[in-house]
Amino acid sequence: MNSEKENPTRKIEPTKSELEILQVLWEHGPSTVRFVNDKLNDLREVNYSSTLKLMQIMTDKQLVFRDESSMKHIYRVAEEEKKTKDFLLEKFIDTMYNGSASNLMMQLLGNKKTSKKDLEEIKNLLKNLED
Amino acid sequence: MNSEKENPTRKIEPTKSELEILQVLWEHGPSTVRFVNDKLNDLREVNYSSTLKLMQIMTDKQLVFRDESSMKHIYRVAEEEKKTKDFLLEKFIDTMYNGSASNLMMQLLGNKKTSKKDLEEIKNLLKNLED
DNA sequence: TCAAAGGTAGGAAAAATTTCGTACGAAACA
DNA sequence: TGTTTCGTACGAAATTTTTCCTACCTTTGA
Repeated sequence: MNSEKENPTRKIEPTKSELEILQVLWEHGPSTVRFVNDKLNDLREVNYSSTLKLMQIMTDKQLVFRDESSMKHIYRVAEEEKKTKDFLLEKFIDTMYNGSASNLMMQLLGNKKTSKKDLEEIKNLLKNLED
Repeated sequence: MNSEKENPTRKIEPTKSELEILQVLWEHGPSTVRFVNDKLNDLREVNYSSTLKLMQIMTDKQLVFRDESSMKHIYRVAEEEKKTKDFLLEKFIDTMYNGSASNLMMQLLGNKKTSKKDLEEIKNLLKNLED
């Protein structure tokens, strides 16, 4: 079964490994498999062909586009970072906070790991928003 | 390999299906498999024995505890809701926002889907926090 | 020129997750 | 009592995700 083909309009959610790759592309812009694989290997050991395969799968899913004009294919993300992150954040909030962003905030404010500095920045953000 | 046994102290991250089950238990408190399965079936079709199996796996992983004193086993979450959600939120922020809660906030504020009502509530939260 | 290095393609294995069939015991009740 | 209903246990199949082996092509440089 190929649910991509069946419903070509729906958002495709990246898997965890795919997200890792997207993050490299977000941070560094269009890249070769070799480059992405090197970045991944800064964190953990991955075989080059594993990364290649994954990026080919992502091309099939249209999570990324591929420039094949030279031998070293250049991959770039299909959706801009913000759009994809909006989508994933929305999904996260739906799942975890019943769709309510302020619920998430409450969680955040009650979380010791959220630093004072973060809180200050958040307050400033809101202050600026009011102007 | 059994990474649970190898590092018994690390947090175990629930899979997506496991999270669905945790959510039922969070909302309704300690429950039988039958009850959880009924709730899941409000959303999508799941076979009773699938839910049972998953909850047994979760018991192994110690995501839930099981009261076996009666024939109908009662399952309850092993960690309180807040603690697990803090953990998952932190992981999400690390992955998506480079560990910065204010980055997440900026994303939230720039997101059309975040309602005016949400924003108001967030502002109030912060105002109360300052007192 | 030819060997080495580095690239893509693709199948298939491995691992993780999800689903379900089946066996079987306890409880309910006609 | 016996049969139907409802429970758990558990293996295994199905699916999804991840990893890597291998084949083969192109480029590089000794």
